[in-house]
Order: sequence, then C-alpha cells, then structure tokens
Amino acid sequence: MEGKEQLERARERVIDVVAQNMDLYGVTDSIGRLYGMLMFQENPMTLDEMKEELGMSKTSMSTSVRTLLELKMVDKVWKKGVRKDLYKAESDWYQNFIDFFAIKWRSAISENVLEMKKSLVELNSLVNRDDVEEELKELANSDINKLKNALDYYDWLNRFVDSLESKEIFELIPMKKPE
Amino acid sequence: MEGKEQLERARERVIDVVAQNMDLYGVTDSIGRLYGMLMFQENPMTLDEMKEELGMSKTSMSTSVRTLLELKMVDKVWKKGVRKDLYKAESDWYQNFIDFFAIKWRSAISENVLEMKKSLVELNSLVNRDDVEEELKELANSDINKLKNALDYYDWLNRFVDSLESKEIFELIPMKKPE
DNA sequence: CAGTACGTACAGTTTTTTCTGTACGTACAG
DNA sequence: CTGTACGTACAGAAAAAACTGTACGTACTG
Repeated sequence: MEGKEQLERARERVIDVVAQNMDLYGVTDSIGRLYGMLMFQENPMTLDEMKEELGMSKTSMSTSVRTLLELKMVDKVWKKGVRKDLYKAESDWYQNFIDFFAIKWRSAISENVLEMKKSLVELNSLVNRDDVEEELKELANSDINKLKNALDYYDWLNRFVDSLESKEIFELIPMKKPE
Repeated sequence: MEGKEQLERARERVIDVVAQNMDLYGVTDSIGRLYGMLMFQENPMTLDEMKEELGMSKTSMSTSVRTLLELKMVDKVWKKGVRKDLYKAESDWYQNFIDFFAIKWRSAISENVLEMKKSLVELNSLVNRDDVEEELKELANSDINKLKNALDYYDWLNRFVDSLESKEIFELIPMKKPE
C-alpha cells in the first residue's frame, strides 16, 4: 500500500512548484496551491472539501475560489441534486494564459492608455501656449515623445492580446501536437 | 509660472497609473513609482536624488533599484568623474516586456518543467509496477496525461519566449511604425 | 595612509496582506 | 412556515512584506 504515497508524492511536487510560480499570475501561494490541488481532482469540489483538503478556513476557500473564477482558472459546475457549489480547475493551460492577458493585461493597457492620452492633451496645450518659456516647451516635447512611444507599444500589446484571444497566435507559434 | 505645474501634473498622472499597473511585472507600487519617475528624467539619477524626489529612505531606493536592475528596467550608467552610481530607466517598452518574459517566465517554466518531469518518471514507474491495484494505475495514468498536456504547453511557452528574444515576434505582430 | 563618501546588510518598526471566526442573508426542505 | 444548510461580509488576529535607521565594508581623495 505504498503506491498511494508514491502518487501523492508525485502530485505534491507538482502542486508545490505550480503554487510557487503562480505569482506570475498575480496570485498568492495559497491560491496557487488551491489551483494545483484542484487540477488533480477527478471530480468538481465543494468549498468544504477544499477546506478539508488544504486545512484552511472555508472563508479563505470562498475568497480564493472567487479570485480564480475572476481569472477564469476555475469554473463553477452545476450538478443535479447537489446543493453546494461545485468548482473544477480549468485544465487548458493555453486558455489560462490567454485569459490572463485578456483580463489583467488588457485592463492595465486601457487604463494606461487613457491616462497617457489625457497627459498628451495637456502637454500639447502647453507647447502651444505663448506665455511659456522655450526651455519648458522642450521638456514637454520630450515627454510627448516618450508618451507617443509608450502608446505605440500599447497598440502593439493590444494587437498581441488580440492574437491570443482569436487564437491566431497559434498559427504563428504552433501548439505542439500531442503525439 | 503655471506652466511648470501643468507639466508636473501631466507627468504625475502617468507616473501614478504606471505605478499602479506595474504589479503585472511583480513589483510593488513604490517600485513602479520609482520607475515612472525615472522615465521622465532627462539625466541619470543617483540614489540620493531618488530619495529626495520620492521622499523615501536611501535603503529603499537601493533595494528598489536592484529589483529594477534585475528586471532590466533600469540600467547603471557610468559617468566620468562621478563617484555615485547613476541609474536611468530603460525607455524601450518593448524591451521591458521581452526581458520580463525572458527573465521571470523563463525561469518559472524551467522550474515547473523540471519538477513535472520528476513526477512523470515517478508516475510511470508506478504504472509499470505489478503490485499496484488497477484503480490506482488509472489515477496515475490520468495524472500522466495532465502533466503531458502541461509540458506541451510549456514547450509552446518556451517557443513564444524564444520569438520574443529573437524579435521574431515582430514579424508576426508588427510594431507600429512611428509616423 | 588617514579621512570621507558611498552603497547595502541587517535588525527592528510600521504597514499591508492574508487568514480566521462569527454573524447574517438567502434558499431550499420538510 | 420553520428549520437547516450554505456562502460570504465583516471585523479582528496573525503573518508577511515593505520601509527605515544604524552600522559597517569598500573605495576613492587629498
């Protein structure tokens, strides 16, 4: 009966490393651990089962699951006759990557672009004023230039995210075909 | 003399939003603010100047700069006759994006791949044992399958990062040409 | 070869974040 | 309609992270 432990060890190793590196997705170690654990479950899980499995409070499970739902790394599952909410891990890693960009990066991009455009307007008006020293205008022009470069980059980044969402990226960088 | 404030306001707005969203790069708000501030400096800055500008301790500036150096978002600059270390922001946003993946994601990938391969070996040996119930073997096979999928994804992700580092990505998703 | 300027290791403090337990609203069951 | 099961808001406790000041090692200066 040592085979079960061997399986457990193999899983635990993966869960650990996944949890550690999920900070790239902006989540904590615990949330990463939850995801890793769900990943190996055959059946969808309830909050109480997660609580049991990870030895944490139900409240934590509730908020962690919500975070993972927002990232679309976890899906809510409906099952006839079961009152408790059920959750399962999204096991398509490509899709997780895509959603992460579509959700987090996309919104950061639009925030940044919005504010930069506001500042661009302000700087342009500054440059066009008559009562401003030449020296200051030069600074403003230099800033304008920097912002334009940033906006070009964000334009590119948006097109990159587009290519993820449309899966076009996989024509450019093909998925490895499963043997 | 209100033009200077207009410039300052325009800069501050951008610095704020950049600082907020730099958590995508895994850095804190303060570090993001430091980067944003450096971005608008015409000349490289010393730790003391940063400390002055941001009203923080020199120790903080030292560690924050180190973080930004590791991400290659800031470069050390040598200037004849100046004893203090000088730093300037890397202003190529594309390059920042590329370096982030080349540094952070690449190392997460290899860690994950390493551990997953270890677990794969273990699971394979489990499946090939004679003294293990069929049921357990099925679980192991299911895990093996999951890990293989993950490894395929990491293979793809590595190729994606390759295409960033080689700049090949820009043939696929072209930069916006500055007008 | 002092003396000074600089950057950072380290320990302690403050702030922020994470985690927990309780309490409550909702919904279903009998 | 009452009772029970469930998920989560919220407040407080625990843990982690960020920040600071001091102290020290190194390297340049005169």
